[in-house]
Amino acid sequence: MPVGQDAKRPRTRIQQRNRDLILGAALEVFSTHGFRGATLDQIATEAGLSKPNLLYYFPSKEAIHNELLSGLMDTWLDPMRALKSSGEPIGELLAYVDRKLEMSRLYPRESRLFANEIVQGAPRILEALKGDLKELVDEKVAVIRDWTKQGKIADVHPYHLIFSIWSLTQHYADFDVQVRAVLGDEEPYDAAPAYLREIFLKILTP
Amino acid sequence: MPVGQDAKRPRTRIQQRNRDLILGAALEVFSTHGFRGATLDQIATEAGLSKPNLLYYFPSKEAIHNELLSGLMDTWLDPMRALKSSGEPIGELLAYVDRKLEMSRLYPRESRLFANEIVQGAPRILEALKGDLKELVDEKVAVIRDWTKQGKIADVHPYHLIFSIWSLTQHYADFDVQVRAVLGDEEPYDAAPAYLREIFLKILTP
DNA sequence: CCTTCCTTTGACCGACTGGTCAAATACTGG
DNA sequence: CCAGTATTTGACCAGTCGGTCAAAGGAAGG
Repeated sequence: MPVGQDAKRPRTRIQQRNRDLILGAALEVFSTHGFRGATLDQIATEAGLSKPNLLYYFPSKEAIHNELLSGLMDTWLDPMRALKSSGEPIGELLAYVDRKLEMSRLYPRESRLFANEIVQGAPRILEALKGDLKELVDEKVAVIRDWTKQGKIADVHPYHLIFSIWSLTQHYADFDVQVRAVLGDEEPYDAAPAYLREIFLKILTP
Repeated sequence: MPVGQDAKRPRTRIQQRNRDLILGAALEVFSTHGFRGATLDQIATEAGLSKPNLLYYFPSKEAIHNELLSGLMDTWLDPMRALKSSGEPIGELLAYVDRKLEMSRLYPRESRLFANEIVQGAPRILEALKGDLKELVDEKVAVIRDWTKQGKIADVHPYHLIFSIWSLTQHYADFDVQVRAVLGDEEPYDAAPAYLREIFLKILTP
């Protein structure tokens, strides 16, 4: 690890650049092969650095992966955090769906990194799921339950409603190749946002 | 490869048993680590056989994986094939959702094997996706379009409707750990079937 | 019993894995 | 320019990877 660095912020411009290079390359490789399937040589090549140079900036393969995941968990939940209890219920939830779908469109590699981790049993982030994630979801579920009680939205199971949103939005990032393979070249690929807005409107309308 | 075997059906009872052992172990290992993350030693240990013995029944690691995938593709599409154009439209589609969800419940490892493959870019089954899968989907989409034209179901995008069904049902197998982590111990895990039936009824009702 | 064929395995191979290290190189402030 | 620090790398290591092979063990019919 670089000397002038106590496990956090990079100091120099060169450190910043190389850390970014490494994390970018690692995101690419981890998201396409999973943790065990990815190799340091691949990441190094992708980053345009030598393998020992990689390990000068990060102490191990797992450290790179952890850095990606913990950095991800934060921004990944932002769309949900932005769900305000004060807003108009259906509009708030549809906006959440939009944000989540936009997230999948802009950051498909991050989505697949996460998907890989979960599908493979989430050995490295299970605690975060049971902790921070569950806490945030519980909080928003309370809001949704309130809206239901007030008759503002339909009485659907709040947890499973949230799972639906995650599932449907991330599907377009995680299963992208399948979606493209099935749609072929003629069918429009970008009908997803309108479709999702339409069905969630139906689901949520009392 | 066993001598009395021309690339297909096992002959003796011992071949049958060992092939089953290997494929079962391989399913377990591949579905939790992906193709590259899985090792022959792991599979051998899981199967209770030695590694050279594994390679007596299958020529390579990839051959085992291929066998699993091609065997899977077939049964995985059965629920969709069973969707009959002659039935009552909404009932047929809801029954399809049910079958698909039941599939995820009964065969989560198969679902995760498939998910792993797709998330990682489907390098080994892309052709099957563009071929058999697309063909079957196109056929069923035609049926759905017909139902829509007759006003039997709501006018929703047929391809994306199918993606929704896949996404939502498989989510409970592929993201099982996340679902369980978020639900915790108090919330009921088995509300999914009723929830899905409810929302798809809303989506499909004209 | 012996022969024949199916099955299993220990020892081994070259390639690759994550990771180390000392030495070389670039960069910085004085 | 120089000293000191930050960065980079070639050579290397022990362990693991997928896969081979010759030889041993097992079953079954004659």
